[in-house]
Amino acid sequence: MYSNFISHIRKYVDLDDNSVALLFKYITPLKLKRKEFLLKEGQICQSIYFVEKGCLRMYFIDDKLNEQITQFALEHWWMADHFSFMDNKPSPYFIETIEKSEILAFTASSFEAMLRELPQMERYFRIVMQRAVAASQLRNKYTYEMSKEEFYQHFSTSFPEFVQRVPQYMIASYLGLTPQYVSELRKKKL
Amino acid sequence: MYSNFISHIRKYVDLDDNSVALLFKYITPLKLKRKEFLLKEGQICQSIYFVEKGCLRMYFIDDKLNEQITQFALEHWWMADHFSFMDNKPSPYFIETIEKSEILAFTASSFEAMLRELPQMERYFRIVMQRAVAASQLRNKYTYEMSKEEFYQHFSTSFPEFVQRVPQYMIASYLGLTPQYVSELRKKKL
DNA sequence: CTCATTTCTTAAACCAGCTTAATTTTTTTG
DNA sequence: CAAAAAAATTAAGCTGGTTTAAGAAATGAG
Repeated sequence: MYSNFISHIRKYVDLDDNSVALLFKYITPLKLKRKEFLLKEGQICQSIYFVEKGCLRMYFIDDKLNEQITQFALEHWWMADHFSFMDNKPSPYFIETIEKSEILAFTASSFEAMLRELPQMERYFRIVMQRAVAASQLRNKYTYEMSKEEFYQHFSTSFPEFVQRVPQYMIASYLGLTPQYVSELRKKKL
Repeated sequence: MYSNFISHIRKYVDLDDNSVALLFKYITPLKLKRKEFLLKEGQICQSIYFVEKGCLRMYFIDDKLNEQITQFALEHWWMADHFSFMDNKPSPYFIETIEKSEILAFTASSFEAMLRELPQMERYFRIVMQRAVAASQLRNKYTYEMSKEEFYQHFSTSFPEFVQRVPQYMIASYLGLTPQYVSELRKKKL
């Protein structure tokens, strides 16, 4: 049960079977169809979400009424608007399933209670968050050094699973490109 | 002693005076002049650095041999190349003082040992890292929704202390602008 | 207080990537 | 399986921000 979740935790900390049982008490499992929402603009991000199976996107509506995608999450990635989650502020984001998905949610209060009962999880999340910071340092570096064309080519060769599972216009949005430009780049490459 | 450091920790976790004394054993304090290096390209980022006083920048050399600044750190900010620090990989970055600075360093091994002796610090760093993720989500959103002109105006009104302390061409680099364009924007605003 | 270095400004030509608009292809749904 | 909706393509014209090249102003080290 929730094997992606447990194996992800055990990659970083020791967690005996007894602790796993305790941990499960704090989780809210969700089964969602395609195009269902975990968060909508104006709401507070009540939970932090682990993708056990499926795929999520986070986006906001920009001033031209486009859906601007800022993040994806595939299996064993975490998703949340952390500012909204931590400080109880209304979020500007939508979080939506791209595919039928199985999600594990910690509400803010269950998250706190779980960390108090299972201090190893404090370590797990410290490591996960530190790796997220590292990943965003790296992505940020790419935006400084690559042209948009290079950024697209780099992304699509580095993460071919996304190109398979996610519509092209969503990848364009995430990379800050117009769908027309991506189309032009693909033509060029053939 | 190290009052910025201690007050920052106590903002997020309880730490009694005895624990503070234990904590100090793991710290390496550094006094640096202007333009001294904590990290150079090709080296492994040996430590995670807390700015007790002064100012740091992180940059890499891009393909046109420009210094591309990716981060600043003022008082009570942390600075590190987290990928290099965590996975012992050579870093592409330089970390350099912009002003005379007082820095507190944890080497990777002292960091680990400290976390084992003082588990409250695991919580402190979980919170600090989670807030860093939140901050990078926000900054990232700005890059999607603002033009470069808006991004500059937003930065210089949100962080006037930087405009005071940091040369204009460094701010331009950090924001991904040419110094010429920033100069043009300033002229326009007067 | 002066020289060398660093930082900032001005201006013109240029281009990567966007906008607009129309058409085609693919996917979804009843 | 047919109609409607969603996604992808094509192409022409345009623009925000860069590049290049000087010169002017500010700063700091001796």
